[in-house]
Amino acid sequence: MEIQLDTLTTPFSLRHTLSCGQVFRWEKRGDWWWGVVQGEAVKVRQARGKLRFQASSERVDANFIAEYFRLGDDLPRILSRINKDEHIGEAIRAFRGLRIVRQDPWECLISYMCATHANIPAVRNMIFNLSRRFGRKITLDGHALYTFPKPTDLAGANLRGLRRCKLGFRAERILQTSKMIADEMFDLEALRGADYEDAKSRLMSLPGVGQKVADCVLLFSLDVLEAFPVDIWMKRIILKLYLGHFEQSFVEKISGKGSIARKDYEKISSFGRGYFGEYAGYAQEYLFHYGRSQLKGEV
DNA sequence: ACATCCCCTTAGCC
DNA sequence: AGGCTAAGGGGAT
Repeated sequence: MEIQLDTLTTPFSLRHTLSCGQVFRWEKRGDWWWGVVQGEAVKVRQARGKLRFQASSERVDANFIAEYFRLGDDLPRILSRINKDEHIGEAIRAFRGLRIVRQDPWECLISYMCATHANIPAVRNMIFNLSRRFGRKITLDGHALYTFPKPTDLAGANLRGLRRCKLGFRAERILQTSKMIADEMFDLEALRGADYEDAKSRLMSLPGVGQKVADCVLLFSLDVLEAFPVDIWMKRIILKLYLGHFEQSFVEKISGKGSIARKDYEKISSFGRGYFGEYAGYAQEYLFHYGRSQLKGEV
């Protein structure tokens, strides 16, 4: 099946969207990107203005794909809203068509808990290990893929099994959080449409979920496009491109290496939301990808 | 209440 | 090649 895209009204770049670091489960093999979405194996490619896809089930139709890639977002309008200066302007020029993916909240939550103090290749490995060990095997065109485990699958696991997935110190946190979700002590879907601060603090009541993970879950899975996650890369980008928006003493304070203190996180994140506005999350993602591609080697 | 320090597993990276 | 770091969180001081 395929979706016809108009470059002007519906700009979309599959490559930028899947390689910018927001999703961990896609892999490029030849001309196609292979992934697993909502328990279905999917392969996608983009060529000559068309988005073509095949999947393990009929329920993966054009609407399913459009929902996942947020093709309904008015990207030209969003980009014009966040295009506040030359730096973000350059990021937009470089990666126009990058869209926030609408991930499953549960999978997104565990994925970004895995991303705690880990680099992207390591996170990909953890998620692949979890899926192979606790997920379900599905095939598409003879290729084997594994669905992401359900909350009950991980809640029923033991620490040793999780540690074999290379989760390290994250294993205990992920087990506890999985139990809370599986036992319906915590309802992720209930956060959809909730007030930003409220939804964030409720997420942070989960073990292993701090400000950063909460912001990522809100942005990447619960449609809170104002969320502005701050990781070590965003700190670098702020120091390089936006230091003029902060006091000298603050710039010096966060210039040292290491993770970001709780209050410093809040200062940077609220700057992002205030400066870029209601679509700050999109600005964050363009800057994140741009920063990683430009600043690599400078670090 | 607030800030700072330190530890947490593992593997990718230089 | 081995030390440092990684889409951070939590607990102690």
